Amino acid sequence: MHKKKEPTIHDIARELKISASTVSRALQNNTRISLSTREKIKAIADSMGYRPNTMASNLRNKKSNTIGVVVPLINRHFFSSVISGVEEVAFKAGYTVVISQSNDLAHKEIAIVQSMLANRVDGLIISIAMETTSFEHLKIFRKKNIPLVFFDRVVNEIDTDKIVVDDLMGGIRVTQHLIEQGFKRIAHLAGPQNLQTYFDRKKGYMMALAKNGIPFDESLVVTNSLTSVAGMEAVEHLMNLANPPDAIFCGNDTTALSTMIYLRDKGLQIPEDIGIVGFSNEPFSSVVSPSISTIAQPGFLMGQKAAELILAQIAHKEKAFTTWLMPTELIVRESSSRKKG
Amino acid sequence: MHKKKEPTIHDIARELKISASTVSRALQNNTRISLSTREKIKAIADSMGYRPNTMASNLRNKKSNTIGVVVPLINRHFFSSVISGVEEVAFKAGYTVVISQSNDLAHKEIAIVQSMLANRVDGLIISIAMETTSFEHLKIFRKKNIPLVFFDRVVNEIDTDKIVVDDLMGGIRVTQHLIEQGFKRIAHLAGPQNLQTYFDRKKGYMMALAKNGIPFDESLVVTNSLTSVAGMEAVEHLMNLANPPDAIFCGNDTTALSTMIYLRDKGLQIPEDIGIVGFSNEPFSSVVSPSISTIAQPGFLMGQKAAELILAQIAHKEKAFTTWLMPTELIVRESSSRKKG
DNA sequence: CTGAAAGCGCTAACAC
DNA sequence: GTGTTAGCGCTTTCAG
Repeated sequence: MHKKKEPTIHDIARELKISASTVSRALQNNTRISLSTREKIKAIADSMGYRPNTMASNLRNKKSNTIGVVVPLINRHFFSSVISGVEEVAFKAGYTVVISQSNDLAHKEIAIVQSMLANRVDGLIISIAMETTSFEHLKIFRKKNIPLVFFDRVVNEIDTDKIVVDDLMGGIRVTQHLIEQGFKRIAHLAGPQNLQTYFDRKKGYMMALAKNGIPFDESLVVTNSLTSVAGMEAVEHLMNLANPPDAIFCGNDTTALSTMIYLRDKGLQIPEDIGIVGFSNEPFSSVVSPSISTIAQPGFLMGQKAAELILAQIAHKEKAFTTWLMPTELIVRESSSRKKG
Repeated sequence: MHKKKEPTIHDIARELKISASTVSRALQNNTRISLSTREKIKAIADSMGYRPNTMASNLRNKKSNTIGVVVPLINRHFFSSVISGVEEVAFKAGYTVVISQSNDLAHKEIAIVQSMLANRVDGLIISIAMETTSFEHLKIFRKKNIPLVFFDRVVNEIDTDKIVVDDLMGGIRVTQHLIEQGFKRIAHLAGPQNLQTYFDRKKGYMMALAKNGIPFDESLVVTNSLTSVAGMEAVEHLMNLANPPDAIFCGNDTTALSTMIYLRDKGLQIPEDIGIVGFSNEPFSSVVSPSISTIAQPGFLMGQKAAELILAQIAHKEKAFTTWLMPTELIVRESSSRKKG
């Protein structure tokens, strides 16, 4: 069994006793070719089952029509939403999207980026691996002036377009909301402060407290990895304080959930006895009981924006770069709603 | 600002006053080139910042080293798991994965497939769009002998490797489990019967009943689209029967959840008053309360398997095709656990 | 062990 | 309007 040879423009040309360039032009709808020959050519191309060879035209045009996307893990709601958004915009613009996951490993990220470079992607959209600390493999893009967009986990020392969630505003909104619901002692379960994201959430928390004249109480902040278990340990610690909190702003939805489970087991009512909010609007946050108030991060929108920025960079390579703060949305659900309506 | 010209093998050749073919061979570690020159060439290639141009070598080799993946929606847990599995295996084998989503639209699926064909993917892995009913765009692959693997939503009339979940066995397991838990009147909320998946789940349900000597009662089966709302309507109908069920095997987790919400609002206890099981093991099924017993579908494994099959087809084009039934796993949680331990 | 030369399929000056 | 020609960067016979 042998793969049948694909027809080329030369085969079409031979068939019609014309030149390959005419065929090429006709297929691109070049008006320099008379309408009648154009149509004739297209018809026979069709009948021969001709499919343009993108590899050849890409090589000739020095353009791959491909956008690379690198995420830590494809199979995570936020990232797959972003990918989905990128794909939508890129496809409409005639671009192919190639995707790889770093598994949060620096060496895999480097290998992926090398491979995308070899494939001559027209641009790269990336959220860097947790583990990555050296950025030489990405600086190449700026050096060679290849379009590059960071999202979510960005690299400050590289000057290019960046898209980040407005975590600061998210932190402010969440805290303000809890205050408005009448909570008095609001604790915060913070994530690793070396990550901008978690740093900003905490900062927002502190700013909102300050704005409302509530003194910041260091003992109400627990900083950890924000895993499910870490959440339980944190809340246990908090509830054993002499003066425990009446609300907890959890750094993510995972800990919001584990926190709720712990508190329920202790016989506490949510939100009556203690209010809870999370962050990220994971799919589960709306379906658990009580449903979790949280901050929505616009993954799909971010993907669309990233694709638009890459396309813009591809179009005019000289443009100035910006950091885009994507708006967050407070989603009020049961876990923090004391005041009805 | 101008993109600096990338060095080519010719630049390297000129630098060393040797021929481009020698450089090409050296870079491929061809033993016909003396070790010393090989190393010299690699060293200077490195220093010049040389990166092989995959497009050129692909064109020459008539091989794209690319695998296409088409799914209805990237941003769905099952599909992103599959993609993740494909990516892992493909990357290890030196392949690039290009991904597109059909949004369940036939016309988009066709456009995507055309584009992948034009990009000369070495193989295609696809789960067809719900809307797709004509398969000419896929038959081309068999005609041209281009590797093709279906997963999840497969096309019966095309002979190639297929990977499907063992829905039949899943349906049997779920039903058997409910019977063992002591439920007597087990209803089934079925999905569209033109989709193999839902057809098999129902068939499994019927087979398990038969095996246990329980007569099949048509009135206990409701068939619909399995949306959240459809689930509520179905359960309302079932509970209004003269002789309502004491357990419901829901065709997916979404309806299992909406069903539970409806029943809880009616003051019924789950699983005490009525048992519920879902299907698919959506992420939320483990965190809702009560947690939902369900059937796990091995998305990541399916992706790995799909990639392996594509690679095998690429390696030996003459091989026979198989349909692979992926094993399901019953995950027993609170919603159906009457008997403790 | 190395080089010369042809060509993968397509495009785009440049001619006429 | 259409053809001629030269090449995109790489691989690979074929020669030596």
